[in-house]
Amino acid sequence: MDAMLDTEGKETSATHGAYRKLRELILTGELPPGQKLKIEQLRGLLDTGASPVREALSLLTSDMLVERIDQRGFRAAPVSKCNFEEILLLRCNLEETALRASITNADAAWEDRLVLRHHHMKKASQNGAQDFEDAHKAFHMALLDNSKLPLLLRYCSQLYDLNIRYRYLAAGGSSYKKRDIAAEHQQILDAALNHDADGATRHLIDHYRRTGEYLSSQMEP
Amino acid sequence: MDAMLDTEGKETSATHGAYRKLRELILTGELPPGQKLKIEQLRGLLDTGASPVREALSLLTSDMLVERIDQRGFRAAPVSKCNFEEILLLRCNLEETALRASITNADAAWEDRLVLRHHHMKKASQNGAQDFEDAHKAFHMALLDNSKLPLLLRYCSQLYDLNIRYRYLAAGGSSYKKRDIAAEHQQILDAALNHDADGATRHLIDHYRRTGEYLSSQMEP
DNA sequence: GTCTCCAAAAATATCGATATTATTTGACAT
DNA sequence: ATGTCAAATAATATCGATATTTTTGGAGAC
Repeated sequence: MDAMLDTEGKETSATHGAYRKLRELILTGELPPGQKLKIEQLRGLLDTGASPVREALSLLTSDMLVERIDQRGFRAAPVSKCNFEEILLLRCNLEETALRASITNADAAWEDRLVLRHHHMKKASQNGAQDFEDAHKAFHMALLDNSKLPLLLRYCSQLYDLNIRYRYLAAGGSSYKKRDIAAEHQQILDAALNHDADGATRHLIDHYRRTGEYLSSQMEP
Repeated sequence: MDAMLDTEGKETSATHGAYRKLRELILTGELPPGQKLKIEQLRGLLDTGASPVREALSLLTSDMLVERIDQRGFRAAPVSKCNFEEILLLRCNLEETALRASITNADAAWEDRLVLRHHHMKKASQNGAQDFEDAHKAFHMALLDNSKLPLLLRYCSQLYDLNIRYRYLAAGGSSYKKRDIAAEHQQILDAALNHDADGATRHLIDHYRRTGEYLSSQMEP
């Protein structure tokens, strides 16, 4: 259709492209919680047709980032302290399960992956915030992915994204850097490499609870 | 458009109707695992347009009942013993969390709901299998829904559906009736009404494990 | 006989237009 | 003034048609 300028060359389907962009806009808060998402408006914003936009919104519904109101369109999922606390609770529960399973299955290849992801994350912390966000998620997911439990990983990934949204909303996405998060990551990594399941899960959960308390204190009731 | 014959009168949007029907077809195994889901074919089967079918398939993707292969359409999600065992594991974990929270929040209204759902389930066991299925799910979800944790409930509901699919696939949906399932339900109900969190979760998990072992034994490696 | 490559067929993804449904606006009666 | 109802407006949901991509099938070369 267009001149097929594959300078970017990565997006195959319009639906998938719209999905990625919309997801980003909602996660970062550029499309604020509760906002009505009109098809026409988004069609312009993402310059594509109405069908891809609709499908992207349907997909985001599964990620719980968009709500569909039957016959009345879509809107960005609302936020609440209650919702945030549930996310925190579930993350602690599910990530503990996944991390323990990962350590049970530990092998050299996994340890290599961990070390590598950790290194990349440290390097990325000097680059832009977006680079760090990506590397941070990659490190956390690497901790879990040796569990070989795809459904569980999917849930963890979903909850991770829901959580990061609250970080962006509370403080523009950089507040958590002020704590000494590097040390916390190092502790988790070391425990995992030592196959110390109890220690690793304790550090991981502390890591989440600490961030959680800070964010929770910043929100209205 | 049509003569709007609202004899049925419940389905508002074509998308939602297609979603419900497709979901049913996949859960019961009428559309077997791994099967290619061609738009045209479904368009005929559900007699509606291509757009509602497409959106319904997108929604089912979130339920993990349909897989989307980029640019290559959709297919019914595959099954495997591995996948089944993960579902069982996660259900035990998540439903325990939810049930304990429900009991923590226990009040008279919840207990009434439980008794009622249990009664309806017993009554429905004399009706058709579909009626019983619905009542069975309603009872199990009632056990959990006093947790007031909507995300958790959503995951439990999803996993419940994924599990029931295996029941249909393994034995046409009626095999589990041969065990004395009524007694097991009664035990769970009684423990819940007594606010006995340990007993209730133990009975619930045994209930799942027993069904799980039976189904697992019926599957190829 | 097998492999490669190209053309034909089928299926998907996307667009533009239309019908349907919700929302707003303003006139009228109280 | 205020509340209610109806027409106008806007937005969603759906359809039919087209462009793109994948898959199929078969002709020719080695």
